[in-house]
Amino acid sequence: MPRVSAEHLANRRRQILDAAANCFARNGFHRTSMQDIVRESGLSAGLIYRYFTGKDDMILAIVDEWHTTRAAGLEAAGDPLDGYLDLLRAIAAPEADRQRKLSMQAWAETVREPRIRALARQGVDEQAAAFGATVPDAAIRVLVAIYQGLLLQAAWDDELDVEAFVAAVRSTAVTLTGRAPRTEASDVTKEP
Amino acid sequence: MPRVSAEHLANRRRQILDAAANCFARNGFHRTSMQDIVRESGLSAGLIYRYFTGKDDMILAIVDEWHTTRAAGLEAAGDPLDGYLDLLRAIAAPEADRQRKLSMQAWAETVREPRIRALARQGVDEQAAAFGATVPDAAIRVLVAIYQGLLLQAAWDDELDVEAFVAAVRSTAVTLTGRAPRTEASDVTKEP
Amino acid sequence: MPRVSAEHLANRRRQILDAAANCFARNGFHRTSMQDIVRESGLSAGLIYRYFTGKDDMILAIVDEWHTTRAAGLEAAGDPLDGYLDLLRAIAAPEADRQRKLSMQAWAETVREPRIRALARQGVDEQAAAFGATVPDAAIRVLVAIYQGLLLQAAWDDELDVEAFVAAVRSTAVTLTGRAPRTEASDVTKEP
Amino acid sequence: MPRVSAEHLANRRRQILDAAANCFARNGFHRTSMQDIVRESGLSAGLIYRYFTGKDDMILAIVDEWHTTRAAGLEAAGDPLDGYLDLLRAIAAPEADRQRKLSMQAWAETVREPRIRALARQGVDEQAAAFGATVPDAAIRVLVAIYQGLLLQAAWDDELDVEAFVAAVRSTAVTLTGRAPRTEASDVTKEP
DNA sequence: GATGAATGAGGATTCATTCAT
DNA sequence: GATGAATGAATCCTCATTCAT
Repeated sequence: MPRVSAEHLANRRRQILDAAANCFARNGFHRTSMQDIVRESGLSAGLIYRYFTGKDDMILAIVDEWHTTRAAGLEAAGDPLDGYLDLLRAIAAPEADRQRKLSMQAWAETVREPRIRALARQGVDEQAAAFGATVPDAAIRVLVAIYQGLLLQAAWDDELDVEAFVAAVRSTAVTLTGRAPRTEASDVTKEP
Repeated sequence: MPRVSAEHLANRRRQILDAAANCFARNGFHRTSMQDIVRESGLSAGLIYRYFTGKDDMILAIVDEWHTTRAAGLEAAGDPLDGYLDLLRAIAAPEADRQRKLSMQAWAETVREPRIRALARQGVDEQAAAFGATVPDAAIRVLVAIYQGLLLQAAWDDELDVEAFVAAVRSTAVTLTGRAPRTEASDVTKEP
Repeated sequence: MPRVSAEHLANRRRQILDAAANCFARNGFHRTSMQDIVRESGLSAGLIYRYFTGKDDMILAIVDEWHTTRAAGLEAAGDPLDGYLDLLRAIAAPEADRQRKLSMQAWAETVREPRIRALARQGVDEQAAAFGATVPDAAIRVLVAIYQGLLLQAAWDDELDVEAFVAAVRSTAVTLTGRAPRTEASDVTKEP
Repeated sequence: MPRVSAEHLANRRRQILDAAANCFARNGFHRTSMQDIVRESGLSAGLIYRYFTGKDDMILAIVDEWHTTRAAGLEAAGDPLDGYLDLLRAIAAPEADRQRKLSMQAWAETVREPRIRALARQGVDEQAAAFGATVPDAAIRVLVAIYQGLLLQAAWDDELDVEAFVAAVRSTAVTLTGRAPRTEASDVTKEP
């Protein structure tokens, strides 16, 4: 089955990364064996090593991908405050369950893996950049902290009242940043 | 009548837990082997198993101990808001380095270990209880989130401007809780 | 009627064998992976398996080829003693580096591969045959031993004084075989 | 079973090294799996790694031990020429079968393992030192070569006429070294 | 009580070989 | 013919845990 399309390669990579992310979210990086990933992906052990040099490489790829995704999301949002509040809702949404668990694992890895720590710090810096120089650094860091803490709390508690949380943040955020969010109304609206 | 005093037993336990905490903070739970802890503690493998049933047991003991310590600190503080702000400064202090790393590890474990997850949630609830029923739940959760995020950011960045961060939080906290902290002045004061 | 010429096939075989020999000499048979040979040859894995049934087959082919080459050289030389001394110089020459390393690998394989052991023994016998029945078997075996030992020593020591070695052997060989080499002078002459 | 005597440790090491040497001689270094050694030794995998860092470490230990043994034997012999001839007989004896096979394996390793190559060269140098400065270097190297070649030939041929070989070497050796061996008679004597 | 030697299952990774394209 | 993606058994090694001394 040689001479395979670039698309095929990309799909395979996706398939592996997806399987790995599922396993990692379920059991953590270190409780996940390569065999688990092999099983989950439906591929063979050998093939996986043609795409990644090892487990650490896969971890880094997953963290990196998430970093990129989030940065893109941030940039896409017009207003930084709106973008931030959207980010809050997104990370607390039920669909983000896997991502929350992965983030928690990644944070634990920052202790021993400089590249992951670098990405983590970069994430904070990029949020700061999104707000621009007018907002004080400390204020931004508080907002990022809120995001991080929300991620944890949503991971631990399915029934967390996200809208109330976000509403509480909004007033705070306005004070901290000196900016006003797009619309008050939209925030209050619950999902149908 | 035991051969050795209860105090001796407690000291041994302390010694083991301390060695384990050092290793865990340095390399994470899963990159730490029991042999590492044996070495660090200066005790023998067999002895350690007379105090703990295994590695998971030690992890739980460490997390539990920290939970208790923090809860005690919270209770000791007279005013809940003052207590909270002190907690922020404490967790961001250089001396708390080991604790920050341990917390990050513990958070990662919440994914797979219900007892650790339970402790994590309990931590949030206790903070809420400290503030009492007058402060809305969402507001308290935001404050806890800030604490959690600060822990992460301080772990990643030695040069984080903690006082500026705390100052930013205070104004926010006043809004959120409808309370005023004891003294404004004390917060601004840098350590000598 | 084959699609490709017999010459083409022979060239391919040569190409593969050369690549394999390079790898084997560099890292030994067992530290060389098929992938290494694939890389070195510039061909594909699948193609290599159309020429050889596997790694062992290639090892055998290389050993066999060397055996044939040496036997031919021996036959080409007119006088057996001259031929022998030429062989000594040849195996100790810098250009023979790869061959020395391959021979050492082959010798190690004689332990577990009867066909290679058979070739090794045959090499000794052929040398005996070259000298003819007049020279005692033990004497010939001593000469062969010297050849073998020189191969090793030249492999381990770039600066081995080959001419002095050969000179020492010549006097010995004359005694052992009861024959005189062609010319004393030629042996002393260094390469320009 | 803690606090074990130094003797116990030495015996264990011996046990492992013996098992490994058996396996290595039987199948070569690289066809021998650690599991083979585990089986042959009757110990567990984990224990073996308390004595050796890995397979390479065991190989080196075996080569090193042989090097030491042979050097000691050389020193023990009074007359260097007698010592040398004894060495020849010893390496060609049926009991030396395992050692011959190990040496052949070790020689193959000289290609990729500098420490083994160093030991190999050292072996040649020590033989030279045993003869002293009076005998020309080239002559000694020829004698060493004969030893090496005899090792190979005895490994390949059970029925090699060792006494005839040694007898042929003796006359040669006398010429080469300008020395006379202790007794002619003893050399001719066959083992009963 | 205390030790640390011993276990052996489990983990990550490699690699000879095949075969669909 | 030629390719190289895919396989999966086999390998080396680690490590939590036990238990004889």
